[in-house]
Amino acid sequence: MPPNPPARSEPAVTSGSELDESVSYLLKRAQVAVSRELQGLFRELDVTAVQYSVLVLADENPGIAQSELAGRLDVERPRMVPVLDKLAARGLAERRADVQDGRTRRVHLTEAGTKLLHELRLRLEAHERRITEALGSEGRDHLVTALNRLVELRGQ
Amino acid sequence: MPPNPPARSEPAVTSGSELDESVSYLLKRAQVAVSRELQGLFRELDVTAVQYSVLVLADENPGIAQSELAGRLDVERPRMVPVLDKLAARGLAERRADVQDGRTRRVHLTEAGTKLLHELRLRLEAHERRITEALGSEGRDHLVTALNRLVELRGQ
DNA sequence: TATTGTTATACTCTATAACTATA
DNA sequence: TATAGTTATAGAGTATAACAATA
Repeated sequence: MPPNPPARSEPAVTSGSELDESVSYLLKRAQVAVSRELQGLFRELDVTAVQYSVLVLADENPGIAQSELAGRLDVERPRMVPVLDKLAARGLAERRADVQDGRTRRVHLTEAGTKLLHELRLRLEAHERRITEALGSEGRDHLVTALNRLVELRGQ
Repeated sequence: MPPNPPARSEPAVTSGSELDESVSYLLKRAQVAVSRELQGLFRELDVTAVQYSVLVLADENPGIAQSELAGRLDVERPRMVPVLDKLAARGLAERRADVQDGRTRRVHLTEAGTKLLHELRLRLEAHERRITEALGSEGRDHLVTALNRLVELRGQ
């Protein structure tokens, strides 16, 4: 049979939906687009965005507790377990028992973790540079301000 | 045993991470915060964000094909199946066979779907109004512009 | 009693491959 | 052959409840 002519039994979908006026919708679309690109940059190092965040926080706060990580990253406590398992199995981070409180385990980067984090930072910087080029320096600043306000919006 | 004094075996985590300077990270945090609030508004009507998007697109484009929905929403084709199954099971949308192409099934809202969409729109409007109040009218416009650029960033 | 880390469970989402029926 | 919808599967994320050890 011949390749279909442009005849349609229904009107073609053109473009321009009310969805494109919704901040919620655009935020999701933009987040997916940006995180897909970032995943691509981190993939060959086998690091996810959450793992990267943990590495940064552990580097900035040596000995940070798992519950503190969960709170900072706004994820549930159980979520931290497999994330730290993976980092520990790869020798990038260590869990050490707290001297004073036997319940908490404190997270430290290993030398290998610090070294990998350096490479990851370089890749993230390149990624952020692309974003800044797309938005302009002032546009980027406006965006960061707006996003911070939205994060704080929670809790009314 | 007594409630713990503020003594710590490790430095306390204060605040202000380099993560808060990353657009990728803030985008994720803001998206989570905003979508949690929206989920709360839609929950009692048992509608997810994706289902809402499908209802809107089907309302704006009666007879839109499933593959068109997937393309517009930037999700994989298989993802549409359970979404439409749910909407169809609730009598909110219908899949009708295309007259000219037996492969494609075209999506139409039912009267109940149109009615529910009206209520959902009201709730989304209230949600977006809160966002506008938090950002200011011009701040919101800036944000929408920036997010649209980030969505287009994909594909370089 | 309350908290930290953990286990377990269920549900959603993402990503692929492959099947079917149509073209 | 190519495409639309579907099925199946595996992996990741989210959300809860509950448990052991500890406070």
